[in-house]
Amino acid sequence: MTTEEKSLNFIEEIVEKDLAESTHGGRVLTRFPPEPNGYLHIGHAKAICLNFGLAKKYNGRCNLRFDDTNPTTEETEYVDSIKTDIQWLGFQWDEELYTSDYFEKIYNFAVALINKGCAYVDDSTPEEIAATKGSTTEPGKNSPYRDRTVEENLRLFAEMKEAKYEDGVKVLRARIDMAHPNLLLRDPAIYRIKHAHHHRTGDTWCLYPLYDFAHGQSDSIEEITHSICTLEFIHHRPLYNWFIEQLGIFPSRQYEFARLNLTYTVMSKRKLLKLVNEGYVTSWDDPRMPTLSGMRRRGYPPEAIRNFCDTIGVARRENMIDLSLLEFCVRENLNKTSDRVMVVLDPVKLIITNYPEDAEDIFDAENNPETPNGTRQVPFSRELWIEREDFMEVAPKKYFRLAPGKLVRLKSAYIVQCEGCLKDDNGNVTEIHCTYLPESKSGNDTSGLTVKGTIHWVSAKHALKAEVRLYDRLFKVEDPSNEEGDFKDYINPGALEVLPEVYIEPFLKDAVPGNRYQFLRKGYYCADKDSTGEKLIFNRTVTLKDAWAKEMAK
RNA sequence: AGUCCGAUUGUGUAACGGUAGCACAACAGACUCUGACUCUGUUUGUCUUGGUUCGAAUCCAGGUCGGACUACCA
Repeated sequence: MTTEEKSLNFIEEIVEKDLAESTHGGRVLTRFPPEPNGYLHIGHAKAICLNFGLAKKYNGRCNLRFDDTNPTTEETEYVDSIKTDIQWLGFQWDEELYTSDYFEKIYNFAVALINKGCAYVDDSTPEEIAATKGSTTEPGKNSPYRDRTVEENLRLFAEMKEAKYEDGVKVLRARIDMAHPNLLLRDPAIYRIKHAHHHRTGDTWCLYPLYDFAHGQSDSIEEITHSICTLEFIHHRPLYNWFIEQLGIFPSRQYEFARLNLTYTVMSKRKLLKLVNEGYVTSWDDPRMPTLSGMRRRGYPPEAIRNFCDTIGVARRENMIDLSLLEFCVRENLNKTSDRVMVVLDPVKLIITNYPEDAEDIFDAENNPETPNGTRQVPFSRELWIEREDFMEVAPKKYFRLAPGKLVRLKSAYIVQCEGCLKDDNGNVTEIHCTYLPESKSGNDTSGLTVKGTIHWVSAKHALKAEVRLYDRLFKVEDPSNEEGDFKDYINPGALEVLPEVYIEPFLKDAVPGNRYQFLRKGYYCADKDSTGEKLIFNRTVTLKDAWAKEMAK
């Protein structure tokens, strides 16, 4: 073991500096703050690994806090899925908290602000507020209600709380500077009236704080030491600090990192919701989705996702990660952990002409050559199913599989020599005929032959049937959000191909949802949640790398 | 246009004033009862112009390019 140190990312550097200077008495407290208005995706995984990882690494704690300040979009279903996904990823929060639990405290913060003359009730319409906001080049204009007295503001704000006004009639604004170059500091709205049922507080409130007056305040209440968010909130930081200063509350500090972008993927919750609602995918956990629930169902192991997040790093520049890196991490994990089985996806019959009609062999096949964990029994007989692509009547020079006169090893069984094939009227191969070499029996080979190719097979008489769902990338282009027109125009129609009947070896009959396998030479597959003892269904997680396919493509 | 961020090979990410390294991808080869895995090797990089310095990817200044911001969303 070398003493090579893993370099720190910029946030770890900040934390270590704070620790060294005892900024918070050696305390590290982070939080993961999802809004319960959608399912978690791989981008969230990066934030989860960062926040929980920091807490773990520096002996700190990490809270799960639901940022539930917008009752019209938030639901309990999302709360539940978020908790499930975080735990599945392998993390456990210290406390489960809700911004809605702080509504009373946050309301009092607003009152304090009014008392300081730092907030006022504005009767302007949303349109009027937008119109007087100014622009990047023009300063904004003061609202005619900006100079109301503290007493009047206090009374009006109390009336807002007492449901005296309809939605949108009044809003509470911070009183900062309508000419500020940062548009967010031009008297931002901090409380709006919303007569809506909240998933936790019910009908207790009819006014709710906005993000800028809820998130930072929650951080302070919890005494979060490092409040980590994505780059788009960078402009909010001055506001975040302004409120802390005005209110004199715990000085949490905000740090921003670049969110994850993945090729051939969209990551915004708005777009993902659209895919679900408009039926482009079947659900949030459709295996084509970049959601954690989708990836789980597809068969991605949580370790692989964590390792991926570790590999991509954390920085402040915009990035676009190759999907192939995620797939590499998935294969790397699955290669070590999943049992090998034989499944024929596109079958053609192979008949061993010199093998007796009624004879059978039972072979012991290795389950996993990478991390040996025993063998399983695989039955063999005269008629087998093999992949159609493993035979060519006229083969190129570097083709190692079956062709008239050529020899291949049937994995874990015998070497066979191809004698020829039968075809139908359209010229399609219907049967391949071979002879086998009895002395080439696997594990006991005295034939002295070495063959270049090994193919997988399933005994026709023992084969079971299953449905297989072949998944591929959801989009045809690397960056669907950056293309002309609607991102949905770039959906890959081949992202799901269903093979209703493939042949599987008997060993698989006990597969239960969530079980992962390597289908030898084909890829990694996972028993779907729809799979039953009656009808087995497998999802393709990811293919194996295929040097031959690459060669053929040239 | 104003403010704020950022810029290291195809993609990410290190190097914290002193040898530009690592991973993925690509390519070539070895090995193989998975054309997988593994192993070996190869190609490609400091946005630009100045300055500071014995020495700059790193510090400073100007430029260029990219991104973000003008929701009663988060």
